[in-house]
Formats: sequence, structure tokens, C-alpha cells
Amino acid sequence: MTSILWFKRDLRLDDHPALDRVISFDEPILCLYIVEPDLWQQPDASFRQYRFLEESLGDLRQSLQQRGAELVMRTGDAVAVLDELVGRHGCMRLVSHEETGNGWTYARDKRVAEWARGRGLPWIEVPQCGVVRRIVGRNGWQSARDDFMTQPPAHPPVRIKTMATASDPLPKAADLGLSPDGICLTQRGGRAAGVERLSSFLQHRGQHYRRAMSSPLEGAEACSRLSPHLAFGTLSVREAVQATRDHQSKGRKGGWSGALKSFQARLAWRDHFIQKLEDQPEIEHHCLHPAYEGLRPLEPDAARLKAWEGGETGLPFVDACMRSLRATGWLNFRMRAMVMSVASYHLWLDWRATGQHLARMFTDYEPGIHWSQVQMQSGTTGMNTIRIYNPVKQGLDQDPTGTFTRRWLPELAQVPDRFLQEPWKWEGAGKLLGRSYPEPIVDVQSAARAARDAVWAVRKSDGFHPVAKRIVQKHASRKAPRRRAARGPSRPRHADQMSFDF
DNA sequence: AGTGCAGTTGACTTT
DNA sequence: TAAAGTCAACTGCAC
Repeated sequence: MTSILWFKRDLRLDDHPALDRVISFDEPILCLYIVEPDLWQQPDASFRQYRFLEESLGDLRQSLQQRGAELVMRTGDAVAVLDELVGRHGCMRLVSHEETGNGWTYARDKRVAEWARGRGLPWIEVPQCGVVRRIVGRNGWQSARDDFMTQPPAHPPVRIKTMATASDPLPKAADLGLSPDGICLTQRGGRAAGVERLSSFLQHRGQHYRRAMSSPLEGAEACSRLSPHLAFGTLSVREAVQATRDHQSKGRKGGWSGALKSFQARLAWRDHFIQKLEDQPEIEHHCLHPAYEGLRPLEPDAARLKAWEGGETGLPFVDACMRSLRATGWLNFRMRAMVMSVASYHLWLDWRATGQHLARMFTDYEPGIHWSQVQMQSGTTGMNTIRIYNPVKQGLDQDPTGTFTRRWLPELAQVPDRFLQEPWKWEGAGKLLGRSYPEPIVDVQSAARAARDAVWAVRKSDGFHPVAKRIVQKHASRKAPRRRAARGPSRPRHADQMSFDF
């Protein structure tokens, strides 16, 4: 008798609670990965993500082989694949991790659950991160996550006894309808690359994390770059949390303590946001606060959408970010917030269309984080005050030397530094704008003002606040109340603790 | 030397 | 991890 271990977004053997569980049954394991063509047809799926998956699966297969084990790969509908395998091999149970994915994987999992019930086959799903399934409200969430992160991870045994069966070759991206999407500077997938990113971050790259993470140039090295590994599960969040904790306990100096604390906070926020999608999968498709539904045209202005996607808005810093994203599959947090903000406010584009483009462009696309952030930066949550980024100011603040902007906008080579973020103010703009580089698609000031007024009008409308209050009840992060010092002034809180409201 | 004043800075508020 | 506006305190300078 065998159990099926269904690998999903958990492409590793270390700290793999589902593997640990299935091993406890002491039966041969059918290690399965299902390539689902329909999943890769979804509007949030892309070539670059599939490429990362290919590399990660190759690594996983090798790790299994080193333990005398086989990875069975099948291409097709999950229920059909599982049904065929169970029929042929008489499997006893299905074991996997809980997945908090997009609406498509949620629906697929419901079909799998229904199929398993019908066959009388137990499907054991276990958590692999701090997200808590079927939690009511957010009370106790933080301590549940802390407990999970404190548990010692299981290490895979030296030998894993698997059951081999016919395996499909991994489809080529083109076979799934995925064509190259402009990625040219890839981040390598697979467990080995993930482990390397983690250790190099903790050894040296992360030292100036706090200062450098918002810079589009320095951030590429100073940020951990673990995001695609966490998204595909080549590393577990717990591994990252515990490795960071180990370094924190060494009490390193030289800015490290701030960096590591800050990084831990982000790892926690990661689970916090994924929990939102777990609790309310509709946030992928509907405004969290319904009063914002219909505020922007649901069918976005095609020319504006195309200009934004292609890095041709005429706003240099936005264009540099969008072109860099297309080429690398990554942007730092602040730049993601800015490009989304510009799309939603200045360009007045509905978040669903722009969010799908960004989802495809992000190699590290993680639905829970993504749609929470997309709605936050579009002001449709009703929970926090709207944040309209000024792309000119961001360019001046985050790219003061202009190096990043110039790297991605070679056509601005002739523009003097002081006009780089606002080339339309340069007296020589005439020979540039409308020829090699577009005129700004909107006026930054007036577009921002119009958007702000429109959003505030919704906030002031009848019935807005009672609904907003209910949303806060459901979603707001609850921190343990700070114990008040017996006397003396309270320490000022660091921004880390104040940010990310929703 | 003290006063007036334009310009700057920073804390705080509003949108 | 917003930005703009407001206001009071401060600064440097002319007289």
C-alpha cells in the first residue's frame, strides 16, 4: 500500500511537514508533481514563473534521487491524474500541504476534496507556514504563527522509499502556451539557489538591508531575494525565520540587528497577507470595500494600460521600473507600490487588469501578498488612508544619481541630470519628446489631485464607514498590547511596527 | 547690539 | 514604506 505525496508549491525535502507526515505511515511513497495545463493558461501565470518551476523541479528530482527516490511527474487535470494513479496502485491516502493560492487552485482543491470524499480516500493537508486555515478573526493568530515558527523542522531521511510509476516528461513552456515574456536576467530557481540566497543574505548581503532596500539599484543585492523561493517552496518560511533568528542570537553589531529585525518583520507580514486571501479569497476579484466597485472603469483605457505595461508612460522613473521588472522579474517593495499607485491613481486604471500584468511579471507571484498589496496601493480596502506616490519625487529620492533611470531609459542619455525625472521641463525636450521618448501620458499633479478627490468622495459617502469598520474587525493586524513601562517616556516605535496597516 | 524679515526646517494635520 | 499643507520656531542677514 502507498500514500501519494502531492508536491505543490513546496518543492523541497527539508522542513517539509507533508513529507514528514507521509513518512510516519512507513509505506512506500508516490512522490507526485502534477503540471496542470489549465493553471498555466490563467491570466496570472507566465513564462518566467514556469521557468523557475522547471529549475526547481529539476533540483527536487535530484534531491529525491540522492535518497534513492523517484519523482513522478504527470501532466493533466489533477483529479484525472489522481484518479488514474489511485485506481492503478490502490493508494491509501493523499498527503499535501495546505495551499492558499488563487481562485483557480482553490476551485481545483475543492474538486480534489470532493473526488477524495467520493472515493473514500483521506486527504491529509498540513500547513507549511504561519497561515491558519479556518481561523475566526485575528485573535490568537500571531501566537499561532509564533508557535509554528518555533517548532523544529524535520529533516528528510537519508533513504526515502518511493513507488515509481510512469512519469510524463516535463512539458516545454511553449507546449503550455507560454511564450517568452521579456525576461532576460533571471533569478535561478531550485533549492540550492534558495539556500545560497539565504546564507549570503545573512552572511553579508543583508547588512544594509534597512537603508538599501528601497533603492532600486542597491535593493537587488541588499534585499534577500528569497521571494520566489518562498513562493515555490524551495525554501520554507520557517527555515528563513529560524536561520535569521540564529544570526540574531549571535548579537551581531554594525547595523545587523536592525536589518534582521526588519527582515523578520517582513517574513511575518508575508504570512499576515497570505492569511487575508485564505480568509477571503474574493479579494482577488472584488474590492475589499464594495463602495469602490465601479469607481474606475472596469474596462481599462487600452492605450494607457499598454503604455504603463511597456514602460512608455513618459514618466521616467515609472518607465524604468516597468522595463526593469519585465527584464528581471523583480522589483523592490517600494517600487512595486509606486508603479501600482501610478496605475491606479494617476492613470485611473482598474486594479484587476494592472494587477494581472504585475502578477505575470513577478517571478515571485504569491497570490495572497499580491492581491492584498494591489488593493492597498489602489485604495480599495477602505482600511487605510490612500497613499498616492509621486513618481517624480520617488525618482529623485530613490535614484538620486539617476543611474537606475538611465540604465533602463537609454533614450534619455542627452537629458541633463536635473531634468532626468521631468524631461518635459528641459529646454531641449523638443527634439526628444514625442520622438524617441513619449510626452508624459498625464500631468502628475493634476492627475493625482483628481484621483484623490474621487477616492475621498467615496470615503465621505453614506454608509462607507460602517462597512469599513466591519472590514477592520475582520482583517486588521492585532498586535499584543504593548506593556506600558512603569514610568518614564515610552520609546518611539520604529516604522517597521507601524507600517503595512491593512 | 537689537530688530525686522524672508527663507528654511521640522512637527503635525489634512486629504 | 504618501504627499501636500499648515504653522511655529529657527536662521542668517540687512539695517
